[in-house]
Amino acid sequence: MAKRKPSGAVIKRMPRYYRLLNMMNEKGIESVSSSTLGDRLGLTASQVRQDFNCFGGYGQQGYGYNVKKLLAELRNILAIDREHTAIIVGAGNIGKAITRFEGLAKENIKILALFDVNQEVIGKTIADRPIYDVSELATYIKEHNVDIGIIAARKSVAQELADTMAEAGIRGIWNFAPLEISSDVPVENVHFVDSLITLTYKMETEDDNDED
Amino acid sequence: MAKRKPSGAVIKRMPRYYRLLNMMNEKGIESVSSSTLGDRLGLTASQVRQDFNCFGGYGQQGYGYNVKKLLAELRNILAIDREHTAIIVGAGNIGKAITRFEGLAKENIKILALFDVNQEVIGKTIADRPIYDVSELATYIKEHNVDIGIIAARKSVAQELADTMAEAGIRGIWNFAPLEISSDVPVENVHFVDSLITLTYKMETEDDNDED
DNA sequence: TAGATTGTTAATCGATTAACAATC
DNA sequence: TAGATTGTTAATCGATTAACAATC
Repeated sequence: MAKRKPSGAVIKRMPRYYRLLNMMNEKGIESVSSSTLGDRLGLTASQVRQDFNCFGGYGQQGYGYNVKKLLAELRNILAIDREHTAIIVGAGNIGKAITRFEGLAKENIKILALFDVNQEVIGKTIADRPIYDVSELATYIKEHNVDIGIIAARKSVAQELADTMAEAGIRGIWNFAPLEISSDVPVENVHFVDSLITLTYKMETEDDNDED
Repeated sequence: MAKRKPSGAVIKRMPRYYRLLNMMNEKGIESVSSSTLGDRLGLTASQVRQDFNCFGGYGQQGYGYNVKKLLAELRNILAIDREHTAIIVGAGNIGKAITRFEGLAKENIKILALFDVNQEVIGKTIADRPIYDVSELATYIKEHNVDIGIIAARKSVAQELADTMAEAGIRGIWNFAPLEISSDVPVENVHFVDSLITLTYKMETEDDNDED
């Protein structure tokens, strides 16, 4: 019985809870309190409880949260208990790294194929996934019912690719190109250069080091 | 003359302004108003002006902001007008992709070397950067005055690596391992699986599509 | 000058924190 | 039962938005 509609800030915290709970589960921890969870993630116990209560009451007074049960709830909320298929456009450094990264399979993401413009790589495979000509992109998406389109191409073609994908029926876009994509379907960006620049900012702005 | 101390939310927006301004500059656009900037990034004009005024008054009434001047200010604020040196721990898929990615050089980030535990890659190079044994990490950092430590290794060793780096005098950590790193130096995380999971959440939660 | 757009103060909105009754 | 910890309401805090005088 969800109460407040989860805000963007809440949603961004869910994967962090999920990651932490997974580690706790691997260590054999059976239950955890909101205050422990908060301590580990730099949040207040109150905030942790508020966050979970956006989706439902998963805890138990005097006991806390059952790790396995909460994990199952989070998997369901985050939709990673179901399989999602994906294709990657761009078989360069980033496309290759994503394809070879085993972590995606753990979250039920299945990479089906890659697409590129470079004739030298078209026809080859990366980690057993075929690389097709990008001209076949729309047809492939329609025929294979692809859920997620991953953009690992140059920024000059990224918006155009997003449009093609959305039109072909893709349901979400994961964008690695350094620009703002606009689309009717949900878009998540991995702007890692932004992240690095944020780091240099922090490094040069440090005044009060909070020792830990 | 800075007014309000920039909050985390403000800082996260600065690289987005920087990216957009760069594109505008490449297109030869000379000046831009806060409302145009806001439109392109999904922010209000008010917010854009508030953001910049955390750092200083870079605009001009009746004219807006000079693109080149604002870019220079942002480069200075974000500290990317100065060179930063970096090393990468982990010469796997992610380490390789970062090393080969040309975008970092544009922001004055210079990757000096990589480190790994795998004897088969130690001694080889990636894009002309040497791969050393991770046992030499602390010595190398001390001798070469490295600014940034990039963690592209397994999560089980990530915290330990961060500790070693910080102790050896690194000034900031860019972490790709899927866990929360704690350190005395600033840490920026690229949790791209979190991002993907956020996408699957959004995909399955879509109720009102806001057409654009 | 008239028009445009900033810098900045005040108002609003939303998110975080505190508090506590409910209950395991 | 006593202790612990949740779910939830109310209070606080901070960030976003609105408004407008200043000025190019």
